[in-house]
Amino acid sequence: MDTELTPRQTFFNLPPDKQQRVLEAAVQEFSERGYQQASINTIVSRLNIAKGSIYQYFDSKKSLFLFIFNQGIAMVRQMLKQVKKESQGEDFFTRVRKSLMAGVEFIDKHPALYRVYLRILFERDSPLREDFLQTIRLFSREYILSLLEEGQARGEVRKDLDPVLAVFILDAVLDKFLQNYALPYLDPALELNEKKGLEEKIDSIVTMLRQGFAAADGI
Amino acid sequence: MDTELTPRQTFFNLPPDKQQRVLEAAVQEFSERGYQQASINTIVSRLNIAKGSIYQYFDSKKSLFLFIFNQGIAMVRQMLKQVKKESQGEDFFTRVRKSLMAGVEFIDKHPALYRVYLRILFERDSPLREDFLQTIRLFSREYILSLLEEGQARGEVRKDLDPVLAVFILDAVLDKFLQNYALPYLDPALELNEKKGLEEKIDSIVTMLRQGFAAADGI
DNA sequence: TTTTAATATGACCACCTGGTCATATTATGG
DNA sequence: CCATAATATGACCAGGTGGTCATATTAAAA
Repeated sequence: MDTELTPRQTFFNLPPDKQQRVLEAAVQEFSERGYQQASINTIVSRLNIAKGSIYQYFDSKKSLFLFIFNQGIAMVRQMLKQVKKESQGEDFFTRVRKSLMAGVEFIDKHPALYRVYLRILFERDSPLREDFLQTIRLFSREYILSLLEEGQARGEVRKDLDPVLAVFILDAVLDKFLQNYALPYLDPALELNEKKGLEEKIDSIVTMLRQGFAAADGI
Repeated sequence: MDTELTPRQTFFNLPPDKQQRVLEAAVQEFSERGYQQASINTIVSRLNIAKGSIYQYFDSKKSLFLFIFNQGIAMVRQMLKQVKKESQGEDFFTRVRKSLMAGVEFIDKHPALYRVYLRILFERDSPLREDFLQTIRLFSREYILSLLEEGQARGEVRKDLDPVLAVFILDAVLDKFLQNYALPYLDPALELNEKKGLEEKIDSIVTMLRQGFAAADGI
């Protein structure tokens, strides 16, 4: 229970490229099998190192996992911060569109890392799972909320929307879109595995959210 | 590989209440631990029957799981069919609202079964997972699509919407809402664990989808 | 009651898991 | 070259898994 949550010094003494190889192999395994089913044996075997070695780097499977996941959270956080900064002053719906596209880009860069997140979402026994999810949820919601409030202040967004529910809808659509992008088999009809037409689909989705589903006169 | 996918005759010879007890215990275990981590040992131990017995009823863990999941799919299918029938002729947005409320009711009646579905969503190694998900996805999408098309024909829904993307948005919001209802810790701010105010929240969400996020003049 | 068929049982099997540790190998610095 | 510290190694451990099967128990038929 009182395992260290950070790698051991030995890990940091490793040549940087070996550090990276180790982390990549672990991310790969966690993304393929989830936390519980991920096998230390498989990881070390793929790395061609002895089993004992990985326990020189990390105290436990849990500690290895936590280090990876924390790194991932930090990366997402930084990414959102940058999108927000770069789009400052732009229209609300443009910012939503850009946030979605940034998410797509993130998954392109770190597909396995994103799949680890998807795994943990519904795996009851990942360590500190609820803490992690609340952390992610919290800053994801707060990010969207801040965009929304700026949009309302600028008069681009209806002011009578319940912020919690509006954020819920946006978050749901964004999150599901990225899930489908990462795992295209979830909804083959969307054809999100095809790069072509991706931006147009994002545009359409944001437009629908903007103007709603109800028929205006004569449409 | 060539295991039977149905229970053995012995299972059907069992008194109906024992059949149900066995299935309930299995659903419970699968919902708590997912497919791979679910333990036959735990199931038989909770049922106070010998391990060998459950292998008189089912050929394998896989066969037990498949039987349960197929049953669940059939139940959802029937539920949606009924909602569609009962709401025939009503306004599109009313039908969406009623579908969502039917989903909430379903989860109230079969919470563990719904959690099994959530587990399978992101567990790569559940048997026939992709087949199941495609089946579920397909009839879920087709259900929403049929409502949408009727709504467009009646002039209640914009006719310039891309059906695939419109269905995606509706499906995303409905699915996420039910996920959050089943697992309230996912987004505590929604307070979906409180029965009070649930209908109002559903109303608000449907209203937002209807009229969109963009500010009309003076709002 | 006797025979036969159906069902229940749990010790047992091979296999895999995360983790340990005494030992071997390599690097470092005097 | 030697001594010491750091790192790498893999046989080994206890504990869990899905699944089997000879045997015991119960039910049905004769």
